[in-house]
Amino acid sequence: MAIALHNTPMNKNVSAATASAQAETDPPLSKRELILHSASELFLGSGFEGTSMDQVAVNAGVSKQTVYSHFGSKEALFTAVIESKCQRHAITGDLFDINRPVHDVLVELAEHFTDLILSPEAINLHRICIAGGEKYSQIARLFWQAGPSWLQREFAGYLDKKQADGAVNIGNTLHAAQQFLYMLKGEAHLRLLLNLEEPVEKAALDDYIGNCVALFEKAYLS
Amino acid sequence: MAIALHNTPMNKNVSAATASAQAETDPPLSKRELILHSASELFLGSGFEGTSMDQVAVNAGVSKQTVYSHFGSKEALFTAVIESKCQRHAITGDLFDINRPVHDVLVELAEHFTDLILSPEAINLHRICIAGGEKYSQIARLFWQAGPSWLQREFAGYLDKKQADGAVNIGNTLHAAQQFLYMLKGEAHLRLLLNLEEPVEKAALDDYIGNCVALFEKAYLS
DNA sequence: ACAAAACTAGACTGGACAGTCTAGTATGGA
DNA sequence: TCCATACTAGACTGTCCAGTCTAGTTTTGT
Repeated sequence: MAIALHNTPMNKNVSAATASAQAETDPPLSKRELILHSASELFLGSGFEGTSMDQVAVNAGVSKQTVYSHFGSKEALFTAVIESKCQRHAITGDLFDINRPVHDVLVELAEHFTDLILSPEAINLHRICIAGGEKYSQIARLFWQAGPSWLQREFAGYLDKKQADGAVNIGNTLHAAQQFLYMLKGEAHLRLLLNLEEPVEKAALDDYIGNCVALFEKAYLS
Repeated sequence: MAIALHNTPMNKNVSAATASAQAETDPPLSKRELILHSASELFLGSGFEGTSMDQVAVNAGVSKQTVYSHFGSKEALFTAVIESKCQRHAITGDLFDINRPVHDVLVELAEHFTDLILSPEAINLHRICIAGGEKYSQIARLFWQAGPSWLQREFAGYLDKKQADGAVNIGNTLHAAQQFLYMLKGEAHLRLLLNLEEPVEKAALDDYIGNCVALFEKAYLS
């Protein structure tokens, strides 16, 4: 679940853990990684405008000049952060194993998918990509391709194969995949994006998810 | 369709149309309205941080001091703008007429709903409410109640009545309403929010909408 | 041991912008 | 006619911040 981190160590490691809460991890992080971590927290938490380069430097336990020598500008740093967050998700290919029964796949997909997209990190990333707007449209595109677009295709591919087996009966498998995924995303996701208190409770969410699987099966299972 | 404007004329009218593109409308707008219009454009187009009070003043054809005498601060102006945009939608109650057949209501709802939420103004409003984050959580709440929450309830209420008639067979009508609405929102909406080029084409969208109605009916119609 | 490269602390520049202040100009009611 | 209110133009203050510069310190490879 959550989102995998990009790892491109381009610099030697650094001896002392100068950073804030760097609790004796085995390989001490390079300055570059410290900065990237710090910037991730801040950008995802407060957005692009809401984060200053001084904060990034202090939070990383590093001088401002060092930040600029690793990442030429605020925009470059921002882009690097978002790219690092957009690395492929943990929903791996073995979920869509052609040999598994449709029901099992739907249930597991529904659970993993909701776990993934409701995680605070994913919500923040989503928020940032939406707020980007005109500027940084390439960031939104990155997110789009690594996230929604990729999963839809994977799922639709699975449905195609099951259709060939005669296990399901679907007019347009891509549409079906979209219907299922967007239906699941629904309420809980929007509430988190909007930062409403009263998020959907776990029990209610599970109930809703169950209903979605049932709806899908009733309409599309052969 | 789109979103209705708030009208609270609290000031006398003004003789000349000082504003930018004020094409000879019948009742000349009060300064307050000019400012509100100007601020709407700018806030919705460039966000809160991306808009300066000087821009608002110039764009409204009004002095900065006048802006401040009508709206005490930038935040107050922002709140006023969002509130004015969150006035009830044009999806009116007569859509959910208990005497109409379910199929007709679904089709009409689907069309009006997608029209509404895909309009540039609605997309911008949505974007702003999401970007708000911690701050302005009351704005997100406003949007939530006037928008998604309200429509869900209306639709679920209609389904309840149809259930009593025996026209549909649904376990949880609120969940069903959510499923239908979020499914419809899906792809096209997300692409616009993310500002991707290649929006969904009209024909593809209509096709998708048709599939959603069909899915819903196959699973829930008695 | 030495030089190059990485890093630090902090001062500094320049621009953007919220909000205030001043001084003066229309306007409309009493 | 006079006064209060709304308005205008624009200067001004204080703050925040991206990005640069300086001068000195540490690290690292050879």
